[in-house]
Order: sequence, then C-alpha cells, then structure tokens
Amino acid sequence: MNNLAHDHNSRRMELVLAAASLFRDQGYERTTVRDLGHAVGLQSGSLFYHFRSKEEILVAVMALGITRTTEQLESALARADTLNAKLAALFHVHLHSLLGENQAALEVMLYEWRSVSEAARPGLIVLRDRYEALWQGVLDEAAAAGLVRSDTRLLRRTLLGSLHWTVQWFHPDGDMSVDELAERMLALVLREENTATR
Amino acid sequence: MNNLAHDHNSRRMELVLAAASLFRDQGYERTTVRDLGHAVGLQSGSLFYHFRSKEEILVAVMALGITRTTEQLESALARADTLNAKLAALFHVHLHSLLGENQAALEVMLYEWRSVSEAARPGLIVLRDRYEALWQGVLDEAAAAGLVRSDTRLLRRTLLGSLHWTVQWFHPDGDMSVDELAERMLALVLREENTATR
DNA sequence: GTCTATAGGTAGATAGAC
DNA sequence: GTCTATCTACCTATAGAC
Repeated sequence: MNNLAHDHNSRRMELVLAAASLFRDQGYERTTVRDLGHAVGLQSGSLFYHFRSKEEILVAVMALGITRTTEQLESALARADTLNAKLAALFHVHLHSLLGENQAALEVMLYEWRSVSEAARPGLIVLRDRYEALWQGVLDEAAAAGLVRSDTRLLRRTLLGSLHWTVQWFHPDGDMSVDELAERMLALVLREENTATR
Repeated sequence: MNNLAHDHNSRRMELVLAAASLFRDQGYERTTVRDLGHAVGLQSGSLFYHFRSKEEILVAVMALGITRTTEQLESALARADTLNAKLAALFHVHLHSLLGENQAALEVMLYEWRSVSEAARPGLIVLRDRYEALWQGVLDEAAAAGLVRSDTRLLRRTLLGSLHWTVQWFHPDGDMSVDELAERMLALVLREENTATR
C-alpha cells in the first residue's frame, strides 16, 4: 500500500483531519503549526513528533482526500449495474466527497497544489491519475454506448473542472441537496436522445 | 469609475502586472514584498509609497483581471452579429484572458480569493457579478433560441468552472491552441441539433 | 508522547535621510 | 519617489526535561 496516506495511528489521523479543515478554511500558508496544535490540544512543538514538517501534514491531507474518494468511487462503480448508474456514481461520489461533511481533504488537494514541493508531487500525481483513470474508463464506455459526446478526454477535464468549482458557490444548507446537484449536472452532459430513457 | 482597478499611474500599473505574475506562480502568501520590489527594481520599503499594504496590491491585481476581461467581453459581444458568435465570444474571451500572455491577473482572482479580507470582498464581488451577468444574458438568449440546455444558471456555473480549471492542465505551447480549445469546449455544450448549422 | 523554552530566520510595515 | 535601516511580530523547527 501507499504510505503517503495514513497509518491508522489514530493521533496522526486526528491531526490530518483537523489540518484538512484548517487548510481548507484558511489556506495552508496562513495556517500555523500553532493553529494545528491548538486544534488537537497539543503544543506546536509536539506536532513534530508525528510529522517531520508542516508540509508532510499537507501531503498526508491530500493523499487522504484523493485515496478516500478513489475508494468510494471504486466501490460505487462495483455496485452499479448499468452504464447510466456508473455515470451517476461519478457525479455523486465526487460531489459528496467535495461538499459532504468532514471531507475537506479533497478540496485541499485541489486548491493547495502550489504549496506542495516538487519532491512530493509525483507520489500525489500517481494517486490523482488512478482516480481520473476511473473517470476515463466510464466515460469511454458511455461514449461508445452513445450516452455522452465522444470527445471523452476533454469531456473528463471539463466535467472535473465543473465539479471542482462547486465548492466556490454551492452551499449544502441551501435549497438544493448534493444529490440533486449531482443529478442536474449529469443531466447537462447526457446526450439528449438518451435523457428520456434513463 | 471604480478606483479598485488602476489609476493609469504607470509605476503602480507596472507593479500590479509584476505582482500578478508572481502571485499566480508562487501564490500570494509565498510572495514577499521583497520579491515584489525586486521584480520592479525597488526596495521593499518603497512599495509602501504606492500601496498601503500588500493586500492592497492583491486587490488591485484582482480588480484589474476581472475588469479587463469584462471590457474585452463587452466589446467582443458588441462585435458579434449572431447568437452563435456571442456564445463563441464567451469562450474565446475567457480562455484568452486566462491562458493568454501576461494575463495572470484573472487567474489570481480565481485562485487567491481566500487571501482577500472580508473588508475588500464586496467591491470585487460587484465586479465579478457584472462579468457573470454578461454570461447569463447570452446563455438565456441562447436557451430561448434552443441552442443550449435551459438550465442556464447551473449551466453558467458549470461552464465557468470548466473554463477556470483549464489553467490546471492546459499548456499553451502544446499541440492545441487556445482558440481550438475554445471551439471544442463550446461544441461540448451546444445542443446537437444545432451543431451542424453553426 | 507531550511539555517548555527558544533558536534562527523572515515576514510586513515604518521612519527619516536624500 | 526611493533608499537605508530597522522595528516588532511571528514563523517552522529543535533540544532536552519529564
């Protein structure tokens, strides 16, 4: 397995989860090790028993965000029996991971990339590519079946961009639920001769 | 007029343009006032003759990015004689502003929002809303004419998200040009009975 | 494992000379 | 307008006691 993500050492995990929220809300650079310590009831110096550096915490947050989402998508796809269900799973899993409770980690992955050192990027890119490969596979199947447009590589990037951006405007406590958002976004991309038969 | 953006004081403008590039490449927080001074051949202390704080520079960069893009879209829409041409203008102007040469300012607006103080946000939101209103108007017209799906508010957010995300993967020196990207992204969203007649 | 204390560095901003 | 010099504050990370 990949050691970037998480030992199930609970102190470490507690810290990663707290860091995810802080990094999402304030940004990585503005969050100090004192903030991180305070969030889990430790002095700032004590953090460095668990992590060698602040950046190592950032990388752990990102790895958690993307691996969890990948796992959730894998299991949702395994449960989906039709191609339409698989397409729906892409949207539902991604949006729940991004907008659901305590899921700040994926958002940090998307929006704090610039703070990751060159040395740490390759390991994270592997994880990201694995996730995007799941998307690509489903979109290719769907295009072959005529459900979506055939320009699937651009379609994948376009759709992921749309979904990523929801964090900037969607309010989970508003009048639209995450599931409804997923359905409506999916409807925008399905080719119309197929929308009736879903 | 809006004083957030730019007096045409050239020293100030030179600084804002240099700051846009640095903020885009390194992020606002990682860019120091010493970096900014160095980029324009000034000592760090001298910056504060032109701006009261580092954040004021950030706000000026963002205001420049969004107002310039708005102006470019307004003039492109004024030149467009068909509805299809207006739709195309939305994509072309946005992508050129985001991906073209020396246009870092808009990207900073999109990706450094968290570093803007609460006090400075309302003024920028007004500028952003003006830009998005142009989009909404064209999309509503296009939906009425049957060119795009009718869920135009969600469509606007979806499309802008897709476009914003291009900065994360598009390389202007690759095999696809910005104009070609704009055309292909537009093709993904046009309703199919209309794509032949463009 | 967590604490206290602090090293060592750099940040944004100011003051006054020119 | 720009420079030099510097203030104050805060940052990440370490050392050694418990």
